[in-house]
Amino acid sequence: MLSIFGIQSAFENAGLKASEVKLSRGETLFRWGDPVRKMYLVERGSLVMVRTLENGQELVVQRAGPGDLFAEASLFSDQYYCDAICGTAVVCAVYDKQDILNALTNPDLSIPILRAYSLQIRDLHTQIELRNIRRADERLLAYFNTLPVDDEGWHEPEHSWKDISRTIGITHEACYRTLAALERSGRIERSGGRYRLRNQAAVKATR
Amino acid sequence: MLSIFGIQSAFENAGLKASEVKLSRGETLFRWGDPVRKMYLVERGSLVMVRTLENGQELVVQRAGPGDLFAEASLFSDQYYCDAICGTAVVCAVYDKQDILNALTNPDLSIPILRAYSLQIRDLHTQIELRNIRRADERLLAYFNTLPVDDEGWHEPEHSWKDISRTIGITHEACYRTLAALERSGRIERSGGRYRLRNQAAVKATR
DNA sequence: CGTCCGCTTGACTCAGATCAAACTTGGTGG
DNA sequence: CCACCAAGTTTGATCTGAGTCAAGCGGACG
Repeated sequence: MLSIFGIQSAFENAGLKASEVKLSRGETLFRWGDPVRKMYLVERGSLVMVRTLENGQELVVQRAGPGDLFAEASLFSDQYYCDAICGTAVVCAVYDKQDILNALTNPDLSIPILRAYSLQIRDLHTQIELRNIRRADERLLAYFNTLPVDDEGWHEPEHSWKDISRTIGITHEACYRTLAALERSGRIERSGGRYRLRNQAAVKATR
Repeated sequence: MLSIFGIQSAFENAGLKASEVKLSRGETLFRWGDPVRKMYLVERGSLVMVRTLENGQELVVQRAGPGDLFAEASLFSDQYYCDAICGTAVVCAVYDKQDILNALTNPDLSIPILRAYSLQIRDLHTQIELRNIRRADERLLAYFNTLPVDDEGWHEPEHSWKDISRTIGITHEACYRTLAALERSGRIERSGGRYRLRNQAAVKATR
């Protein structure tokens, strides 16, 4: 999830032209094995990168929202190594991969992308770190600590809890149960969809 | 783990000068919060990036060996967000971070780094994917499938099993037990430290 | 208005964590 | 060359937290 506003303007400054694609919920942007010819910048909606294992388990590898460059790691790949599925209706700006590769000699493009990759790597490290926390409650709290809060400490959830549970690697049932338990024990506070940590009761993760 | 031989030569081609640092097992190359001034290219030995949570749990975020650019994601950070600990005696080539940043306008440097970042992102996705496999035996087999094999399908372990268990997120006891079970049930074969999958009995992961 | 999906809670089960103890191996130093 | 130490490896017994299956509610959207 390259949430770098700089990317879009960097693309423009580098003289790259975008077309647009619109998809509705459940449609696929690309599939495993498809040749990589385009790069997608999400403008509206949210997409997930999914790998389906042989035993049918579905693995969400990445999630992208508005402003994110999607499947950025495929820029140097010939094929996609996962499926891209729309979680909602989606609008993407579409750039030609080869155009981008050609334009990389321009530092005004390559450096923002490098910076974005670097952030992405850090995010992924954070995610892996989260997975090393075994207890669901501690993992969830650690996840909350990676998210932005407003002045009063409130979190505005950007994804459904079901999505979040997949992101942090627990079942949605366990997630809801854990949320309830955290609230019962006064470690978090919920109101109107938002939620807030109380008395810094958290195992902190990176960030 | 940027296992790109290209990196070192790209650094040289870009006119970057390296000094050298030697450390022995257990020493730290840098710690959480240290300012990022240098970049390290591992020449010999192996290093781990570790985050220590407040509850004392140690999390191995990354592991690097010869040829890897270490903590590459910190290139655009001011501070390190983890500790770097030598798993063995280590020799690193040391480059100045600012020199690298200045040289990024040179596409002969920026493109190899971009490519390496991109691979790194894919590796991390693979790791996260692994973590989504719940059963220890399937996770271990999936891990094996991400590793290179020789002509006859043998794996030459590069890390101790204890390290591997940490990498894939199970305890070392569970790891040894699972290995034993896999061998008993004939799904893997072990001999002289090496091991090999039998009859493709595996849940495949990315790669 | 009906269907889909996210949300929520309960009961049960089991895989893997934890604690514990012993053995092997490799390296260090006297 | 051997004693010793540290770390990895191996196996057992026990326990618990999260997965699984199941079922019901309510809001959103077409």
